[in-house]
Amino acid sequence: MFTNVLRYLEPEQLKKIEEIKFPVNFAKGETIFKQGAPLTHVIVINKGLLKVYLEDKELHSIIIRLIKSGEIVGGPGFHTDYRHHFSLTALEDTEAFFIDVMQFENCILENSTFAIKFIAYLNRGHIGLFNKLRVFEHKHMNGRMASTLLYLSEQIYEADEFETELSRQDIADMSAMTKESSIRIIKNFKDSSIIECNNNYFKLLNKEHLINIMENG
Amino acid sequence: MFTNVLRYLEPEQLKKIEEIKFPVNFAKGETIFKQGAPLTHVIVINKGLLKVYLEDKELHSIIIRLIKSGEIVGGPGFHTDYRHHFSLTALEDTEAFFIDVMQFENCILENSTFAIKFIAYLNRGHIGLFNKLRVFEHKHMNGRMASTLLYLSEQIYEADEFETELSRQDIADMSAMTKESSIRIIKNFKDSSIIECNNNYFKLLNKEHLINIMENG
DNA sequence: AAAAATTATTGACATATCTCAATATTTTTT
DNA sequence: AAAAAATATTGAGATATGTCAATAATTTTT
Repeated sequence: MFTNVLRYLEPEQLKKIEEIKFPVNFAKGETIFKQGAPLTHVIVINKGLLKVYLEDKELHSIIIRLIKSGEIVGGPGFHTDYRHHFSLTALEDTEAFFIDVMQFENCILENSTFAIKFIAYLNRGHIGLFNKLRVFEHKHMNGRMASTLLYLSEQIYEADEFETELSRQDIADMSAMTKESSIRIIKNFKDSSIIECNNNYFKLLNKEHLINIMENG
Repeated sequence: MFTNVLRYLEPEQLKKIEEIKFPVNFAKGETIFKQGAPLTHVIVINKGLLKVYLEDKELHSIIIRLIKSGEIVGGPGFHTDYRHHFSLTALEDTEAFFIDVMQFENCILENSTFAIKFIAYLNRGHIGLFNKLRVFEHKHMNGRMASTLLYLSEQIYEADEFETELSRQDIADMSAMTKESSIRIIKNFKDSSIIECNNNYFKLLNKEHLINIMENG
């Protein structure tokens, strides 16, 4: 049973999707698709954790968000240019199902309730991007890092302490700064007893303080 | 006749929308809606120019894009929280039509081709936001300003020279910098004969150079 | 037409953040 | 287990950009 927008499909549609979907596995570090590549399938993540990121001419990349198991990944190439506009890479070993994008389109055409639910899903993504833009533009580094740590704790690992596969560079790419800066700020937060951190282990000790830094600093 | 996504409606649907829509006029500087306010209507711009911007706790605002006549404005509050997630203000005197959002929803439910076209419209917006994020994050000020000037010339005024109602603060808010910085960079571009500029008159003299600045620095 | 208010411009200065380079640590490969 | 590679850490220095304050130019109001 799907936990994402596909759960709004009619039983016959669901059966059809179940029939045509096929599994693909990815090891940690492997890329599911690259920005610019053709968009041929919608992908459902059965297990794993992935990063969605924008690349530009330079080496630099911006991690927009992470994708957890259960989530569906389409992309704004759907019904525009049928290209991927971001890259998707596995942070942990990942099991994915591929669904032909034309079959997905049929579901929308045949089922207007599903179409509306899909629009709602797109809009939630849009709201997320607005928030990302706000955070990236208006906060100093401390605020951006606080925002990233709270995101990881609340949205991704759903715990105050967690062990992550994200590198310091990844954390920096989520926070719009260099890896050196991310390291320095994590150290500052540690020294101020706002967090505990050893290598890939993080524990948020003072969430109120982090929220305050995110909002005011 | 609509030039936006509404042109894909069936004749009877179009008739219905024409019946229920009502006009509202706004003077330069007036706000159509504010971020946080309830989303009750979809708006079609008949005449004018508007700025779409994000606000945050502080004074600061980020202009995401401009809206020209013919365009439709909904917002990601549709089928999520029914709130506006950005503010919309007239830069020029504006004529708008308001369409009840529930009637708009009916159009999607009744007409799956329209639903798909609306999804395509949302996705183009999503791609635009990705590009904005990329520009905001990776360019130095010169690159961001070049990007803004090219956007105004190519997407908005559709001419190499134009007279704008945008203030220096607006141009700064489109380019993720302070107004002082925007003034300094415009001056630099003038001194380098890349543009001509007197008050609100702009002329792009060397587009290739601007594109180069946008892409490489 | 004068006064007031807003917006634009310039300069001096402060500082947050990046860059680069050296070293340390951890992970992967042999 | 040793060697190699990748990632993380720290420090010193450079610089792009923001802040603040003073002045100039427009625009709006009276």
